[in-house]
Amino acid sequence: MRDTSDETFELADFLPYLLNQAAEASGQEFQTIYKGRYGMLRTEWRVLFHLGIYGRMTAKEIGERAVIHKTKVSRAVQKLAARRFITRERHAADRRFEYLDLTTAGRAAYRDLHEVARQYDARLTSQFSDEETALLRSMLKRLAGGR
Amino acid sequence: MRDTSDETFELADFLPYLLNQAAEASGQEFQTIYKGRYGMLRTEWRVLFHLGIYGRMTAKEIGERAVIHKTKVSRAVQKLAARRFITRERHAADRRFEYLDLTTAGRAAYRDLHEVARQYDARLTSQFSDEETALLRSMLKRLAGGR
DNA sequence: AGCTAACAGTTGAATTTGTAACTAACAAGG
DNA sequence: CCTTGTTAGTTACAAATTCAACTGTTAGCT
Repeated sequence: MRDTSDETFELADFLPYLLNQAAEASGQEFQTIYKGRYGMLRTEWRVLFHLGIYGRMTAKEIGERAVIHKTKVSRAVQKLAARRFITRERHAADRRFEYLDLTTAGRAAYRDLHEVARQYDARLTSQFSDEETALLRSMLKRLAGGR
Repeated sequence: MRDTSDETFELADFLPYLLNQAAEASGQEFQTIYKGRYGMLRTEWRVLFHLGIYGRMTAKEIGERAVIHKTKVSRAVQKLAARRFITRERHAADRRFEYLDLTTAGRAAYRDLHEVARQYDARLTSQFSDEETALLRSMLKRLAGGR
């Protein structure tokens, strides 16, 4: 039984582990803001952002773009609608689809959180050079894409 | 009311979001292996790896190193002990501490998963140059460190 | 029209996680 | 010794997530 393992391969070098640690650490502070300010869960601010950035769309589209399971999206939509952050409207021609839109309150919350996110992102990346940051983003996108 | 937002700042550029997408996508395949092969949860393979790499230690030390809450560690330790992957031994001098060790079966599972992780990591990073990969890891470590 | 399959979204039960309170063990000052 | 405080780890309960089955709707075939 040959030992093929590279002695230098540690847990802290395992990319999925590292990515997870970085994601959790970097998301922590932002979480306290959207949770504290609006009582939102992660899926909820994501749905909010999707509607704020891309405009009217269905739950299915959001789930596909963000790779979130439909039951999670469904429950996030219910909470956001209950809090009057979004409206739901059945598509007349095909009543299976439900189009989601931000209300005025939802748009205000989105703008607020978007600005927080922008500043927070700027602070996170300020420790790196622009080239490093650009490379990081492109590598992460490749890893996220799974293609 | 001035609009301070940079029009190009999208959800897909927000670092915590990107990190999360990359972490989830990259962890997916490895998850099916440790889950399918050993019925383990994420915290469980992490505990297993900590003991495999660093040797005998307490639940508290594992929690500190991996930034996992003590209740999660506690439950992972219980499951791993129930499956005879680890042994638990009270420290004689201070009976609050409990030292954890891998059993033979635990060591075998660790070696197996370690090798899978090593190969998987190599495959993930093969799409980047060595310099890019090194930079990615160092940036992720900085982001994870929270310092 | 009538049947079957596919689709968008929802719901319920089981699993997992988070929060807070808890037990057991030790330490240090009086 | 005997409080008071701290520490390692556990447990109970609530909240969130997952998985599978479900409803209502449309499309395509015959």
